[in-house]
Amino acid sequence: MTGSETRPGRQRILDAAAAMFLERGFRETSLRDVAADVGIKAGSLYYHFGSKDEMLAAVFRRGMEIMQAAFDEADLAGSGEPAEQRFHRHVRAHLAALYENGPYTAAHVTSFRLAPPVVRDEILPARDAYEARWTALLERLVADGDLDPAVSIPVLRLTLFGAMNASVEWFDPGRGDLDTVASALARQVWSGVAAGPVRPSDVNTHEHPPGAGR
Amino acid sequence: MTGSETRPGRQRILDAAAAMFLERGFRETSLRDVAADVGIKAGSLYYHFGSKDEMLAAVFRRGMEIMQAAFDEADLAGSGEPAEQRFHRHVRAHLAALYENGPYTAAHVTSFRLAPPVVRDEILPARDAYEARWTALLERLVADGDLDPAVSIPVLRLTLFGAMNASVEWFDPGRGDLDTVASALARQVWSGVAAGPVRPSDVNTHEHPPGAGR
DNA sequence: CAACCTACCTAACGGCCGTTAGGCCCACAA
DNA sequence: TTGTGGGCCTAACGGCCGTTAGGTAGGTTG
Repeated sequence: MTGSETRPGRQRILDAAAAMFLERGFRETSLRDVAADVGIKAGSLYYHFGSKDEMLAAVFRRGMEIMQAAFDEADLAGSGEPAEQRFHRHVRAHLAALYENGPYTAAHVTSFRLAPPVVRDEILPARDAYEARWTALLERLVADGDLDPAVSIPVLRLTLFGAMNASVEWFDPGRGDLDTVASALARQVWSGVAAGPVRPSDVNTHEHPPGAGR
Repeated sequence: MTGSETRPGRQRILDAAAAMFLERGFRETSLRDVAADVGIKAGSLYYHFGSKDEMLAAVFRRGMEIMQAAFDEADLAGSGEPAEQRFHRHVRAHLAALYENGPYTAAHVTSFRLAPPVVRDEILPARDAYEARWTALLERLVADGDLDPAVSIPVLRLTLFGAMNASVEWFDPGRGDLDTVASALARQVWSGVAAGPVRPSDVNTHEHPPGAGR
């Protein structure tokens, strides 16, 4: 599902770059670091990429592709389901995109803010398109009478994104279970956290947090 | 030109540094930039600070002080209030800390992730202390029967922080109203977003999103 | 065989960075 | 008047950075 022109060496470099951009940051990762990680020299990177910015843009694009694919899949699988389940499915899909298929999506989320303006501008349309799909999803939920019309959809989308994306700073996919987090987050957002005077479905007995680690 | 012009040297430098760390990032802000902003030369900064890292640590410390003070105030003012109001008050206080008293808190939130390990380690205890206060707050709400015991407090705290802190990327305090955002967010988290079959208190007539601007 | 292409290397260039040493100016105290 | 020290400047240092030019080994193709 990658682009058609991806060469073998190029993919390895991109993997390493995305991983290092994610955990160290774009600016604090040198091309010599990336090159050493894949066992070549810095200058050789320029056979595959025109510049460091171009590498970052490639990481961002791949990240967006993964997110879009995840949304697609959730859209298809949840087409006939009740609203809450569909919502939960999309939350899980977004979180899964952050931790599966490599560090591209997570790197996108963490590095976009400080990315060079040229790179930001190039990727912005793709980001807007993804946001628009979420907006459309939430608007349909309102239209169907499943989501409270008093809720501001922009604020909901932005804070939901904030909550989901912030997980890259505390969730460790190796130590925690993604489904647990996704369920907890989706239920929290959907039903709120207040103790209802009457709350029938208390079957779940979750207690503590999944992915620890700082 | 970010710095104001009448305060003593160190404070003015810190203001400028915090503002630039916030909007450009720590690594991509040079000391020559900071110095130029306050009208001096780069070398002169070393009369006030021992290193660039020390400047960042000072920004972080000030950011934490502001957050702690905001929490204090909310704690005092909300001591006798019902749970939902107290929760809302603390959400508002945290958001206010991000946008009042200068860019220190916001800079802390955005720059901490990529801060040099030495700086991170120095500031971590203060961050943990602030987190602990929120955990205690939420635990009391559960103990008082106001917050759903099935909700995972760590996940709630982390996602709530994520939602609130992410606002620095879309909320413009000059264009939007903080109270509106705080109310929307607090209500969203507290009561959820699902359209209840019966939802009594629909007195509020909020409309659309506050701070736009990309 | 020769020609060519792919994937890398070596070596260096200019530039910006954090940081430092030493000097200068001026308000103010004695 | 002569210190004294706070606040800033100049000039430079070494270092790491992104980037480039030119070269080379090995495989493929005619």
